[in-house]
Amino acid sequence: MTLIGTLKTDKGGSAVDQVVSQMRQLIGEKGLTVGDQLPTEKELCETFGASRNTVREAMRILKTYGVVEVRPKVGATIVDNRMSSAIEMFSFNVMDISLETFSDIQGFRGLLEVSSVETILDQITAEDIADLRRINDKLRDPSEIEVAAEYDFEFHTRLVSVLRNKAILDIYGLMKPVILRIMLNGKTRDTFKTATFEEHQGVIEALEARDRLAYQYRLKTHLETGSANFSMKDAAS
Amino acid sequence: MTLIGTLKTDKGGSAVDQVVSQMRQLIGEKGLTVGDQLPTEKELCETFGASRNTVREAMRILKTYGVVEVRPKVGATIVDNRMSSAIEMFSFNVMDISLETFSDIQGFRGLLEVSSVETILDQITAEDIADLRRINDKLRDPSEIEVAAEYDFEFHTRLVSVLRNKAILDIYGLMKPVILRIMLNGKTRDTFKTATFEEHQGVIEALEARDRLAYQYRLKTHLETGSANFSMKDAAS
DNA sequence: TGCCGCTATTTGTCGGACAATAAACGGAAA
DNA sequence: TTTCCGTTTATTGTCCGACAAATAGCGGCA
Repeated sequence: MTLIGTLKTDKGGSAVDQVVSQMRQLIGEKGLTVGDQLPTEKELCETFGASRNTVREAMRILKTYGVVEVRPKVGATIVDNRMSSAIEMFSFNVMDISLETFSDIQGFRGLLEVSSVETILDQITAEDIADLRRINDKLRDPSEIEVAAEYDFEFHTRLVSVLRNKAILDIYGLMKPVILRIMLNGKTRDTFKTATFEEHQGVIEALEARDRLAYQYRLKTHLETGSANFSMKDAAS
Repeated sequence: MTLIGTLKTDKGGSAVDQVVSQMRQLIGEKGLTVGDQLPTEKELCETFGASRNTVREAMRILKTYGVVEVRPKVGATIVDNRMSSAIEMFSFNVMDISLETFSDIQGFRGLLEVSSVETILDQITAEDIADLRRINDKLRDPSEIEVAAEYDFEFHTRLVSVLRNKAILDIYGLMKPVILRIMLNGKTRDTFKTATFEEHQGVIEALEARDRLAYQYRLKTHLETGSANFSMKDAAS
């Protein structure tokens, strides 16, 4: 019956693995690239001699890899979101935030936000600054401290987005849970309302003035403020 | 019982996505860790109120992520192969690296290696420099071009390791397959042997002299050299 | 006690069915 | 003719039931 099943190409693990392999081959042979459409599930079933369940599980792997995107009725399109997918997978279980991890992350943030000053000043637009201002304004009226931390994170994310680099933005998003906990560290609702807001404001002004040194100094100070009282606290979950 | 299945319908996309989310939650609540077993598919179906196909597709995602391993009759065991899964995902040879991914990665590398000059000059030791020199020397006698690219990557990894930041180092390692392909782009074995070697040598000398500007200029030029002939070439595999 | 085969349970694959979705088509109105 | 709207239809999403394959665990036997 399933003749194709018998001439299975590779040493073949499961049927699903074989279909994945065959799909890779198909894409390669047809020279399909980003933006192109894959055959429908039914066609793939017939081509590979596999059931629809098997094809779907194979397709699910490609989706998880971030190389295809499937929309109902439209079908599977080849994309390249492997970077985001790879990062997504690392957000899977809550990483244990050791002190080491903590300072690593803060160092990373410093690199992304402070050291990138040249690129940021080079690329930033009036719209970026307006966004930053709008986001920061939300800090003045936070209902809860967790919401304030979200705004704080949103501010920094928006800042990093000025780099116009999806990979970096993805990585920043990956660190969100850790960063949020860093932000909440030793702060009260009022801290966000006053100190954090003012520090952000200073950063924005430095950006507007294209003042490289002021930007770096203020942002660095701002990040260090957040780190200040971490070492003593580590009880979390 | 299956309350979770109903009240957890946080518009969370497809049923499969919801099951994935619920499984993550289950793992977190039960405090399951590497080596522990997940419930059987049937139990998961009952717990989440989903069909077996849906549960299987969700499980397939976790398998692709490298967080579970499934054996017939034994069931699903929690593992942590996320790193190798991520690598696997990037070596998905099916298509060429998209131009967007490419420039994102190069931009990221610039940030990690070039913009971090302050930290690097601050932290670098004689041992680091000796290592860099030793690694670069290997470029002079490459047996194959792939080996040369490995040495090239090793050089840059060693450079990034000067930051003493495990998070950054992990992410750099994650991008290895992509970076390797970037490095191989439009190069011959002799290119590594001469041009790449010389460029690295220049970087090392700038590091030794603690010459910030020379370091940044040379490394930036070096990275751009790799980018130069990307856009025109796309025939691969 | 140790080996071997049997059984039962669980995963792997298959086929069919229906719902949900959205593109494609066709008809009616301006 | 063009435009808008409802219908049709093809495709993905989910569910169900069945059987095959694999294997852990049990029991029988030497």
